[in-house]
Amino acid sequence: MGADRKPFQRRATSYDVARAAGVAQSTVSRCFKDDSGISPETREKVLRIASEMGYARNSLARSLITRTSNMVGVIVTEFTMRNNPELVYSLGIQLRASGIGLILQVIENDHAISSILRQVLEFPLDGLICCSEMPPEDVARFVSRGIPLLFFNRIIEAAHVDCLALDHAQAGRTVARVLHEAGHRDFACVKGPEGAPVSKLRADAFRDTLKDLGIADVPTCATDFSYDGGRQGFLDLIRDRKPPDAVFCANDQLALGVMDACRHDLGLDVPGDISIVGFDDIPEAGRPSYLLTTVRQPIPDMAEQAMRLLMERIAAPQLPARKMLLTGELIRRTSARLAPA
Amino acid sequence: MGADRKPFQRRATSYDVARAAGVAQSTVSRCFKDDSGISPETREKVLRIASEMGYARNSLARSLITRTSNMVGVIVTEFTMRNNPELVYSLGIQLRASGIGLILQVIENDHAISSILRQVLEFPLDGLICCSEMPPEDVARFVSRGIPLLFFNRIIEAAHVDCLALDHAQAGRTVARVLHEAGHRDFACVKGPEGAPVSKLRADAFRDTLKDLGIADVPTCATDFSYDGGRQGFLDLIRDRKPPDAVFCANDQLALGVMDACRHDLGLDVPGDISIVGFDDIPEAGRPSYLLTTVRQPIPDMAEQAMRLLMERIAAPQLPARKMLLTGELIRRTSARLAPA
DNA sequence: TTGTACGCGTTATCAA
DNA sequence: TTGATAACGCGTACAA
Repeated sequence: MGADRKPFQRRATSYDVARAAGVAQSTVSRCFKDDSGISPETREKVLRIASEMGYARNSLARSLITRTSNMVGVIVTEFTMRNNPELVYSLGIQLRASGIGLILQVIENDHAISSILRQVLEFPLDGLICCSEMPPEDVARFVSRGIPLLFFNRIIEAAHVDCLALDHAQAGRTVARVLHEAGHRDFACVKGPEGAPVSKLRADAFRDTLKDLGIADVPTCATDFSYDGGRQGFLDLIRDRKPPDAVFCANDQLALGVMDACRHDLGLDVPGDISIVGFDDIPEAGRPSYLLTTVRQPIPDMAEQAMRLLMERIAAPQLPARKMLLTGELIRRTSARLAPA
Repeated sequence: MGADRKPFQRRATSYDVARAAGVAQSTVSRCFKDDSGISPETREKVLRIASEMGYARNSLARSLITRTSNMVGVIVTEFTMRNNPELVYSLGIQLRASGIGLILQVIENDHAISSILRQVLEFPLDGLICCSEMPPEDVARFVSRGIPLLFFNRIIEAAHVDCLALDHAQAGRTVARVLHEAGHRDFACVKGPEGAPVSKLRADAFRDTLKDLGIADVPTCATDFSYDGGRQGFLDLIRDRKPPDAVFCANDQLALGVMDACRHDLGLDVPGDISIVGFDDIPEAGRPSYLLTTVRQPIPDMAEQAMRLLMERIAAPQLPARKMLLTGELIRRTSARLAPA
């Protein structure tokens, strides 16, 4: 691929250690396993010599024969990586605690997944956590290889494939309802880019619920999933109309941008003039400058559940597909005027 | 390790494809290479059959024989992962652009590196980007294996080992100087945990420079590298004394916490009553609620340079060791009263 | 252009 | 308890 890169240097092999220790190569191999019947003296001698020679087993060769790479793949979109790194962090910690390696793939957005699939398929992963959409035919390729597959915040219907997600739609409905109950009638919605499934779920549920409540027109803008996107997007959205009295944003970064647009660009009081609700409950949302009312997505818990589901499937690949839907909690701070809980 | 995990299922091999196509296994192998002399008809037929069978090469086996795993390891501390995810993001993008995989290791802090070293050594990486300290004897193990090693924001002296870092000390001196020039005489410093090398470099340079300027007593607190740490740490620090008129924080998260402590807990005006300077220039620092004066650490650029250094060394492992020190830029916003530039 | 045969460094099997 | 030997799946000399 591209430049001609030098191979890694020769390192000591179990064969080298065996020769130095005057034993067979297979004996060396056994000394690095826990149980197998090796006399204490032999083991001690071999391990000592191995250590002196700087020998370390080659996990490539071992994986080849044991058919276990001890690696889990994690596919995340650029957005998750930048704005919700807690997920990768949590997964990293948990995998390490299980002694499993983490191969990270960052893709631009959900559509870009096909560009990395070949590379992912060529490495015999023990499992894959995918935080992106995936075409059914590609899902099938993993399944037919028997690679445990878990979708995070994406719902994919396929045999032997698990999903763990927040119930984004339900949360979107809740936000619409509580804002409406508090007397708001003039709404807007700022969502993420078209093709960001999570944003769509949240925003659609919000708008649909309002429609059921008799509010059909909800000015909406789609922008990139960022602070700047939210700030500029909202300003563009209300250029030709008067500001709404409540805005729902598909995530907290957008919401913080909208809030700053209101306060610093438009001179509006939040929540006096306008209520703002976000989604995720990122750390910044709770800080005194913002105190954003939002729906909490408990990422560390979700990461833990995801790991559990994946480990269970690795242990029992033939388990029926499981869908795990978590309920988001509305965190009431001061950025929105709400009826008492 | 731990639970008994089922191995991955059998997948089609080049041998299976060869038999189905009526050619030799080596022919199949050649069809997946770019150059090697294969007749167009054979290649087409083999690739078609391979595709039908869902065949994908096994990168484990290939790596074993080519002695190139096509994987780069990235070791980051928990702190980097949580508070400066831009680094992992940038590295992920760049590695993917080069067709190289990324094996991520998240460790608690710089001392925890020994706990993952065995696992890292067993996988024949093409290179390793380490954002943590590493004991010299462990550095030597990578070097003796010929694994290209690049330290990011850590300076390690070893033959054939590259380092890329911001000049934290110089930046710390600059901050001390500009604050002093602006007339501040009463300082405080909020730094990260003991054993966070970057924090130490920044804070020590700041304090040493002030000492040279005749200010020996700079109340300092060490706390965890976070917003909450900064906020609470600063409150604790000034419990028994009057607030200083300038605070230097070893990173932006701390600085934002200190700023909120000043404004929301202590009722101080920033920068009227107190100047605050941070470090990193994370996105939040530029937002209107904060407008933090800080030293920019150009993470995307640094990631790019790091990649370049590593790729060069992979191509030429015997290159002499290189140290690349970048100058941080002081970003003048409104959280600190400074003399005009 | 294609086939044969070997080796990468392990673990697993079987015999001793 | 240990040793010889066969896989694992691929890339690559060498021969045809």
